[in-house]
Amino acid sequence: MTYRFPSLNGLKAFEAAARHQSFKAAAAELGVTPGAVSQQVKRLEASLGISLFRRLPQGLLLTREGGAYLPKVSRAFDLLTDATEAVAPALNGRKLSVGISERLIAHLPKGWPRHSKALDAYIRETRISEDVELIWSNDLDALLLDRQTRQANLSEHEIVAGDGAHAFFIVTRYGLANCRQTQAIIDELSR
Amino acid sequence: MTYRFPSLNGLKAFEAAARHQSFKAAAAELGVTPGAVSQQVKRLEASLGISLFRRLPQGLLLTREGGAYLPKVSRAFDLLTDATEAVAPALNGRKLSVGISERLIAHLPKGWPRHSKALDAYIRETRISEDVELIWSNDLDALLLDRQTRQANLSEHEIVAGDGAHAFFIVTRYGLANCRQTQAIIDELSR
DNA sequence: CGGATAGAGTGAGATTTTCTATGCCTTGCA
DNA sequence: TGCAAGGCATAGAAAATCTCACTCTATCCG
Repeated sequence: MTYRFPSLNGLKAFEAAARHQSFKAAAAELGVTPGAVSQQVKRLEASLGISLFRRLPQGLLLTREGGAYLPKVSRAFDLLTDATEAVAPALNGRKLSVGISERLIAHLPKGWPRHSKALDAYIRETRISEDVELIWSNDLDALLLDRQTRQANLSEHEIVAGDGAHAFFIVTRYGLANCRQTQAIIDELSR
Repeated sequence: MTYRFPSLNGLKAFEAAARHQSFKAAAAELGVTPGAVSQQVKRLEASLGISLFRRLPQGLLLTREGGAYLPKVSRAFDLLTDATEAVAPALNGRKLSVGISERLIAHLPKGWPRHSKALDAYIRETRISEDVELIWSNDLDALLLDRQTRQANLSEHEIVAGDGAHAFFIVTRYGLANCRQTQAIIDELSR
């Protein structure tokens, strides 16, 4: 058995663009420029031999084929996400050690994370740091940053504060990207 | 909604290595060197934060986590393959135009593809060529080669002849990689 | 025991892929 | 008409990935 399908980056770009009906919005989600998304989608269309979007001056419109493709691709991504979550390193309820960017502190809820009962169950300690190396060395489980850094081979997820005034980014190994502990932090900061 | 999972190349390497229980065999399937597979898997393990294989001198052994991950990843790849097949360009039963490498002719079944009733229904014409450009320009639907060429953004699938004496490679757009017509060619050459 | 073989790991450098930066074109709207 | 937005093209920069050459360990034989 050998599987045959086009490049994942292309599929990711397509999936995000289709969901947002916009290259620009997709680019923002993926943390790249709209041009990159445009190129990825174009390559994908070429490699499939069909066109997935109609480009209108007002924006994008999925073609019939694109519309049929989207839900299936999304479903596959769901599976990968779930599978990845399931093999997360056995934390066994261990609390996380979280690094926080100096610049971020002013924008965090007052007394964070102490004031939050919810997070008490998930965070062991916080430290001032933006050093990704501490993740690789297992000194930190997660890093809260104030801007996107696009670390290779690490999950970086945007968190938009409830008031919309700030955006945070949480960096972890993929194995921890979807676990209960990480999710709790995201939920808490999203309010 | 935004999906979070590690690089597809890493997952592909893992999936193939796990299936074969060997980096070497996986490398052959993927058309790269064993070193590349080793690096991919290592990166994947690092980015998940767990180890997927135990490396023994005799070969590989999936860890518990690796064993749990494999079937789910395979399933996701299945979905992507199916989805890709389903959006294949509407051939509507159209027959394919196939390019054949000069060097290959001697190794094809005698009188191929004429003598095969099965292929009559799927092949319109064959032409001597190894020019991938003819695929991009839609002059050809598929190309039969005698060696791997690793074309970017095209599906390249190995076909091992029934007698095991020869290997062919069929190159198409991904949209045509799994369609009935292509499958018929693969089946016919595999006997 | 000694040599040959087989599979996996490493690191440097080459190659390929992907991204950014710019500028252009079209449309919609004040 | 002037301007903002969205998408597109292309060249060059940046990053990811692969190959190559070599090492290490274990196994298989004679």
